[in-house]
Amino acid sequence: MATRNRYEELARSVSAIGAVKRGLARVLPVDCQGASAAVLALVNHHGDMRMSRLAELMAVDMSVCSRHVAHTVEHGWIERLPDPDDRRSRILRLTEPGRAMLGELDRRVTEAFSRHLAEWSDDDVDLLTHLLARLRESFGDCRAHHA
Amino acid sequence: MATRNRYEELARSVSAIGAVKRGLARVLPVDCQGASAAVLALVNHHGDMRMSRLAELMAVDMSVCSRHVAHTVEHGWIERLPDPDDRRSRILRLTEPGRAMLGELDRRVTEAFSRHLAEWSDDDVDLLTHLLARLRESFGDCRAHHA
DNA sequence: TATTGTTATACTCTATAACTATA
DNA sequence: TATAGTTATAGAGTATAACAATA
Repeated sequence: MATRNRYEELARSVSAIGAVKRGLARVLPVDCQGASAAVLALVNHHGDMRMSRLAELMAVDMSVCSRHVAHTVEHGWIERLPDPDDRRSRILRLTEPGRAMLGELDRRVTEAFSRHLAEWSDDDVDLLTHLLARLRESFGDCRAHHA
Repeated sequence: MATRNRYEELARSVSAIGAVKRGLARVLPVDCQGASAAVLALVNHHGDMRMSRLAELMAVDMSVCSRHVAHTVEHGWIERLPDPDDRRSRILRLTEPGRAMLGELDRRVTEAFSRHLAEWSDDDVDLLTHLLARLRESFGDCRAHHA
């Protein structure tokens, strides 16, 4: 009998999570989709930061990050402040309206998870959260040109 | 002090998995990207099936599924057989070239995971695989119009 | 010269709606 | 009438390359 391939099973599970992400995306406001929501959540969680840092956290090219941030700036959720240490750079900061939008996002996501994960124990939720964070960390900076 | 929001943390972890998915996608052959790879893996794992069943497994609209399957058919990896029970329906089957491509996909994905998850125990990999599968199951059929 | 960030363009994936052919 | 599947179109997300401003 052939050896079972753990990684092939993990790949199928990871692939299937796309469905969950789309399910969550569907509860977001039409003017604040997944990418904008990620910008707000990360700037809130890690504090003020530069574009390059956010691109690293989102694991996308800076050109992609720039576009997403521009969208949040247009809506007044993020402001771009000058960086006193480097005039090429810009510091991203969550605004008050941004904080309010983030509260709304959290309410919606929490409601969705509450609805779907009612049978889950708190420990299992925490365990999954921890393993996902570890998986993300194990992949490190896996962007195309930022090896 | 405010109560910690488990679900908000889980949402950030789930969101961050996009980076892992993109990292994996990057090792795939240019003519067999993520969606085609998912078609081959699911038809192989669950056996011959109809379009609607595959769309359900992929948790996408059938129009999306139809396009992905068409791509795999054009490459000769999947064949569409008539369904003797319903002439509207078509049965999907993996071909020999499809099986060969799937082998190549598995090799590449396994290599990528081996590289990144070298420090992980088999038990932890299995645990994550299991929790992800359970998460997917808890969300059920979360497609837009197939409540 | 190298780096930070922006913009233009192209590609992948998904959803909606309109269509066909069967049931 | 309703369902299985296809196609056209639009939108979200990402990568590449070319560019401007600054280090």
